[in-house]
Amino acid sequence: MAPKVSEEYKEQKKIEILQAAAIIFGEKGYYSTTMDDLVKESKMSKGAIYHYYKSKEEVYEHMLQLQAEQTIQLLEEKFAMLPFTTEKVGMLFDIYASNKWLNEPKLNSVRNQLEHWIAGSRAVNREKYEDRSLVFYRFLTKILQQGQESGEFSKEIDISNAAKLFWSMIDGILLHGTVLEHSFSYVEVVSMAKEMYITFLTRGVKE
Amino acid sequence: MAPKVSEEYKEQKKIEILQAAAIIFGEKGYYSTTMDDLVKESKMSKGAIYHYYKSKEEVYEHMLQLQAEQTIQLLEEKFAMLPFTTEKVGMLFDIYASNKWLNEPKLNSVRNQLEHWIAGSRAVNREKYEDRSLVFYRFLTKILQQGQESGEFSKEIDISNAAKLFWSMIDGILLHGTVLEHSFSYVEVVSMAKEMYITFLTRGVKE
Amino acid sequence: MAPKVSEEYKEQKKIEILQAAAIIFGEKGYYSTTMDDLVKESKMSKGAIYHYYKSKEEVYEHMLQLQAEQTIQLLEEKFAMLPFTTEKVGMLFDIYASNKWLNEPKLNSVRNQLEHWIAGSRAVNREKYEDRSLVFYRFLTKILQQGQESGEFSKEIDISNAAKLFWSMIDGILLHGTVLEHSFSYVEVVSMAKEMYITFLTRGVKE
Amino acid sequence: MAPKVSEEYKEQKKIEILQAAAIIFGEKGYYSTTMDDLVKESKMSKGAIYHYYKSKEEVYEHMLQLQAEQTIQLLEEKFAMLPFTTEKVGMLFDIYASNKWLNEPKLNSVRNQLEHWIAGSRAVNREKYEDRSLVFYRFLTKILQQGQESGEFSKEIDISNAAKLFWSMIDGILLHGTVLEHSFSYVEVVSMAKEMYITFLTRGVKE
DNA sequence: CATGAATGAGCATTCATTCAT
DNA sequence: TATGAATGAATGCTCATTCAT
Repeated sequence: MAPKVSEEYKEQKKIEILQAAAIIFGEKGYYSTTMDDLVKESKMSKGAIYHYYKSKEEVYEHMLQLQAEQTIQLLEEKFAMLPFTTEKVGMLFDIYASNKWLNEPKLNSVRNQLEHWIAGSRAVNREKYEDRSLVFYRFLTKILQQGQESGEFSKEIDISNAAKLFWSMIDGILLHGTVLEHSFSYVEVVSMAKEMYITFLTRGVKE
Repeated sequence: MAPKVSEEYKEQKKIEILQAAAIIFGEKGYYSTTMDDLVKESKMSKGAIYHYYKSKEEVYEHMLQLQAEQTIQLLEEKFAMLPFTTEKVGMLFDIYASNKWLNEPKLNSVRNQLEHWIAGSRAVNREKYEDRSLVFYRFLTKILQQGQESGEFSKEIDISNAAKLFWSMIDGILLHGTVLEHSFSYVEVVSMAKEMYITFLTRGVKE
Repeated sequence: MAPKVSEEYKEQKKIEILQAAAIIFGEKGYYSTTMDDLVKESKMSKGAIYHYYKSKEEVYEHMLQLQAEQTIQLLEEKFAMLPFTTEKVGMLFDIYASNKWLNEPKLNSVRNQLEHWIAGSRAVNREKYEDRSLVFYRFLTKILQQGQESGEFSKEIDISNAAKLFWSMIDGILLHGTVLEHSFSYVEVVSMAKEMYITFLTRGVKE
Repeated sequence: MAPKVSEEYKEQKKIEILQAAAIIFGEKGYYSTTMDDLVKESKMSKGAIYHYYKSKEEVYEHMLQLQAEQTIQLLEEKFAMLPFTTEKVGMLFDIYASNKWLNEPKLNSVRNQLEHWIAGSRAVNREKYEDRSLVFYRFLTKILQQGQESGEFSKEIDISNAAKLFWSMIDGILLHGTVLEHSFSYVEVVSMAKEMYITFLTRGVKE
C-alpha cells in the first residue's frame, strides 16, 4: 500500500513471496501448485505477486536459487573453523545425517530441487541447472584439493570426479530418503556412506 | 457372450500404448504431456486409450511398472551365469557404466522414473513407490548375502543398508548424469563408485 | 457429441460459430467481446469453439473473410446479367444505397470490417488486409476496363486509381453512415456520389 | 484555500499527458495501450495521470478532441486569405494530398480518429461523435454556401449533402491510405477526387 | 500534489475425461 | 470396440483503478 517504498521493503516483500512459495511448492510441487494457492499462502493479492515476479516460473526459479544459496552459505559457515579437511568432509556427511535434514520443510526443499532439476534437464536452457551444480562441485573440489595438499587424502584420486561422486551420492540418498521416508534408514545409510567415502579418500595414506 | 477379440490382441494394444507413452512422457514429462500428444504418438484414438486405461495417471503408472520390470529382468538374465558375487556387483556397475545407459531413450526412462518418484513421494498412496524400490533393494540384498556367505564380503557390513546405499548412489549418479549430461563425466564417476563400493565390501577380507 | 462426423457437419459447425461471431462481434466489437459472450451467443461450449478455431483472433479473421466473400459473390451475381458497364457501376451504387445496407446486421458487418481494418493496419502482417482490398479493387478495375473498351468511359482516366477512389468513397460513406446513422442522409449522399462518379467517368465521351 | 499551483501549470501538465497519449495510442491503438504504457511514454506517475484525468477513456477523449480542434484551426488559418471558394475547396484537397498527411504521426492520428469513431458508434453516448462530425460538416457547408452565393458553384446542389460527401470521401481515402500505405497511390487518388469533386460542384456554371 | 504498490475482477486458453454414434 | 466431438472447470496472467504515504 505504500508507494515509493525503500529498496529493503521491496526486498522484504520478495522474500516473503519466496517463503510462501517454498511452503506451497514444497507441499504440492511445481505443477500442482496454482497461483491462487500461492496467493492464499502468501496472503498477498495476485497483482502484488506479479508486481514482483513476472511469472510462476520466475517465482519458482528464485525460490530455488535462494535455497541453494542458503545451503552453500550454511556449509561455508560451518567449515570456517575446522582445521583438517578430513573433518570437513566428515562434517559434510554429518550435516546431511543430522535430523535437520529430515523434517518436513527441508524435505520439501529437497523434493523441489530434485523435481525441478529433472524437469529442467529437458528444458532448452539447461545451463542454468548446470551452473547451480557446478557451485556445489567447486565447493567440494576446493576442500579435497586442500586434503591432497596437506597429505590427508590419496594423491591418486581425481578430485573433480570425487566431488561429483559425493554430490551424486548425497542427492541419491536424499532422493531415496525423501521418497521412502521412514522405511529408509536414512541416518544409517549416510553414516555408511561417510565411512566408505572417507576410507576411499584416505586409502593408502600413511598416518 | 464371448469377447470379440482375443486377450492377446488386447494385451498387444496396451503394450503399444505403453510404448508410445514411454516416448512421449520421456520427451515432455508427465505434466507437459497431454492426452492429445499421446493420441498422436500412439496413432490411436482417444477413446481407444481410455478404453484400455482409465486415466492419464494409470497409463503413466503402468509404463513405469513395465520399465521397472524390464530392468529387473535384464539384470537377472545377466546374473544367472556369474559364479562370484564380487563379479556380480562389479557387473552391476558395468551395466550402468555401459553406453546403453547414456542414449536418449534410456535417459528419458530414467528421468521419468525419478520425476514420478519425487512427485509420487508427495502423494497419498506412497506405498506403491516404496514397493517398487523394495524390489530393487531385495534383488541386491540377496546377492550381497551370498557374498557374505561365500566369504567374499566382510561380515561386519549391514547388507540391507549396503543395498540401499548402492541404489541411492546409482540413482544419484544417474540424476546428475541426466541433468548435466556431457559436462558430467558419467563413465568415470561410475567407475570410481565401483572401486569405492567393492573395496568397502571386501575390506578386511583375507584373500 | 457425434464422433467421426462428416466434413459437412464440421463445416456447418464452423459456419454456426461464425454466424454467432458476426452477431456478437458486430454488437460489441472485437475487444469488448469475450469468449464467454461468444459461448453464450453460439450456444456451444468453449471447448467446442476452440476445437474448430484456435483463438478468438482466428474466429474473427474467418468471420471477416466469410463476410468479404459473401459480398463479392453477391456483387458478381447481380452483375452477370447487365450488358452495359455504366449500368453495372450504377447498380454498384444502388446496391449500397438500398436499404439492405442500413439494417442492423449489415451495419455491424461494416463496422467490423472497418474496425479490424484499422486495427490491422498497425499489425505486422498487414498483407492480409491488403489482399482483401485488392480483391475489391480488381473486381471494379475489370468492369471499368470493359467500359473504356466499349467506349462508355473516357479513355483518359486511370482506371486503377478510379477503382481505388470508388471503394474509398463507398467505405467513407459507410463509415460516416455507420457512425452517424440517422443524422447522416445516407441514401442521398450515395445518390450524389453516384451522379458525381459516373459523370466523371463518362465526361467528354460523345453519346 | 488557494491552489498550490497555477492554472497554467495544470493546463501544461494535461497537454503533456495528451501529447504522450497521442504517440502511444497512435502506435498501439486504444485497447492495446495500457496505462503503464502511457506512464512510460509520459514519464509521469500513474497517480499524476489519474489526478488530471479520471480514466483512460477520458484521456483518449480529450486527446481526440484536441486533435480535431487543431485540424479545424489549421484549416481555418489556411483559408482566411483565399478570396475564391473554388480555391478554398481545392486547397482542402491539396492539404490532404500534401505529404504532411503521410508521415507517421498524422497517420496515427487518423487511425485513432477512425478507430474511436467506429468503436464509439456502438456506444450509448453517440452524440459526442456526431457533434465532432458536425463541426467538420458545418465548416465546409459555410464555404460551399459562399460558393453558391458568389456563383462559382451550381445552385442545384444540396450543399449539406455535398459537405457530407466530401468528408466521407476524404475519410475513405485516408482509411484506405492508412491501411494499405504504399500500395495505395494516395496522392493520385486525392488528386482524382479533387478534379471529380470540383467539376461536380461547378458543372453547368458559365465562366 | 506526486508516487507507485496493491487490488481483484476479468480474460483467453487448456485439457482430462465423457459419451453419442 | 472404436472414434473424436463436446464439455466446462481450472489456470496463468493482465490491467484499470485506488489510496496510503
